[in-house]
Amino acid sequence: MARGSFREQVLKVREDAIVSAVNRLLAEKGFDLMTVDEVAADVGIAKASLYKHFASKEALAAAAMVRVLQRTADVVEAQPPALAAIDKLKAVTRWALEVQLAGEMPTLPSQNSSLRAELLGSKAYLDLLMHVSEQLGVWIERSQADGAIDPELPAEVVLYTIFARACDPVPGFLKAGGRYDDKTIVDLVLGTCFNGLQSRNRPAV
Amino acid sequence: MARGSFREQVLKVREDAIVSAVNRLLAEKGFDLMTVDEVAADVGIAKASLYKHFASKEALAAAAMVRVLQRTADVVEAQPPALAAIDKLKAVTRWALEVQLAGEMPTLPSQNSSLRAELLGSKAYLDLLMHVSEQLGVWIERSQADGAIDPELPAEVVLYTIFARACDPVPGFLKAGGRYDDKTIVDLVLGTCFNGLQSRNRPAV
DNA sequence: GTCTATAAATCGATAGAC
DNA sequence: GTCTATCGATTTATAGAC
Repeated sequence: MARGSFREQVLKVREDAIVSAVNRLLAEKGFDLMTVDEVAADVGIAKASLYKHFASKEALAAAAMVRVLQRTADVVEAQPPALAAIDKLKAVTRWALEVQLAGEMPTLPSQNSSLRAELLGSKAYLDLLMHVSEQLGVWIERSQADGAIDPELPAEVVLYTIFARACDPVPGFLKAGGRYDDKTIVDLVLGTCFNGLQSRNRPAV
Repeated sequence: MARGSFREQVLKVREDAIVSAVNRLLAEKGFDLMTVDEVAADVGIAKASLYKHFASKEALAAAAMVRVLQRTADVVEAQPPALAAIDKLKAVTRWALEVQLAGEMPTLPSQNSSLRAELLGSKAYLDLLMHVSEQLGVWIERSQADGAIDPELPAEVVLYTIFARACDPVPGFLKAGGRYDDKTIVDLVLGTCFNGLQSRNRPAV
C-alpha cells in the first residue's frame, strides 16, 4: 500500500509537470500553435508516454484549465470573511491580472469545437466553473446591495466582465509599451474595470 | 485603356469577394482554424487561383485586417464635427461592437509570429492603424479636457481599452445567454466601458 | 510506462496544362 | 488567370519492442 501510494505520487508529480508545461505553452502560444511534441520535449518524455496519461491534445488543454480554475477557487476561498464583498472581487480579479501579466494564464480559443466538447464533457471543469461563479455571484449581489456595484446592472454582466479580465489584451499591450511596471498596469486595468461597474449617478467615496 | 480598366475592375471585384470570405471565416473560426481550401471553396475558385492574388495565408488575413481598418477609418471620418468628442468615441466603439455581434469582426491571434511579421510589413495596415489611432487620440484628449474622461488616465490606456472592445468576449457570452437582444448588449458593454473611463470622484451628469 | 518508429490525416503551397 | 493534381512539411495519434 505504501508502495502503491508512492507510485501514485510519482505519477501525480509527472502529471503535474505535464500540466505545468501545457499551462505555460497555452499561455505563450495558444492551443492551436502548441504541439504535443513540444509538450513532450518540455517535460522530457516521449510523446507516446504523454498519451498514456492524457487521451488527446484537447484533454491536455482541459487539464490545464481545470488546474487554473482550481487555483482560482483556492484564491476565492482564501479571501478573509471580514473583507467587503467588493474588495474580495477586486482581490480575485487582481490575482487573475497578475497571473496573466506573468504569462501564466492559459487561454483557449472559444471557437474550437472539439475543445468546447472536451471542456463541456469534463465534470471537474464544469463543477469548478459553477463553484467559482456561484461564489463570485454572491459577492456581486452583496456589492450591489452595498452600492459598490450598480444595482441596475445584471449580475450576469458583472460576472462576465470580471471573468473577461483573465484574457484582457490591454495589460499585454501596456506591458509591450514598456512605460509602466506590472503593478501600475494592474491598478489601471482594475480601476477602469470596477469603476465601470459602479453606479453612474453616484460620486465614489 | 477601357479594356484594361474593365479587367482591373473584374479583378477588384474578385479580390473583394476573396477578402469578404476571409473576413467571414476569420470572424467565425479564427486564423488557425481557417484553411485556404475553405476560402477558395467559399469564393468558388481553385486554391491555386487564390495564390495568384495573395502570396500566402498570412497575406489573406492581412488583407482582411486592412479592410476592416479602412472601414473603421471611414466610420471615424463620418462623425459629425458638431458632436462632442466623447460621443464620437462612443459612436465608433458602438459600431465596432455591432460588427462584432454580427459575427463580422475578424480577429487575429496576437501570438502568431508569422502573422505579426506580415502585419508589421504591411504599410497599408500600419498607416491605417496610425491614422485611426491619431484621430481617436485627439478625441480622447478632448474628452479628458471636457471632463468626460478621467484626465489622470493615460491616453494610451483609454485608446487600448476602446480598441479592445473589438475583441471583447463579453458581448458573445451575453448573446449566447440569450437573455438580451443585440442593442441591449451593446448598451450594457458600452456603458460599463465608458463609465469605467470616467473620473472616479465626480458624479456623472 | 517508456521508448523508437511510423501511420494517417491535414494543410500550405506549387507545377504544369490550358 | 484558372484549373487539376500533387508535393512537402507538419502534426496528431498509435503500434510494438523493451
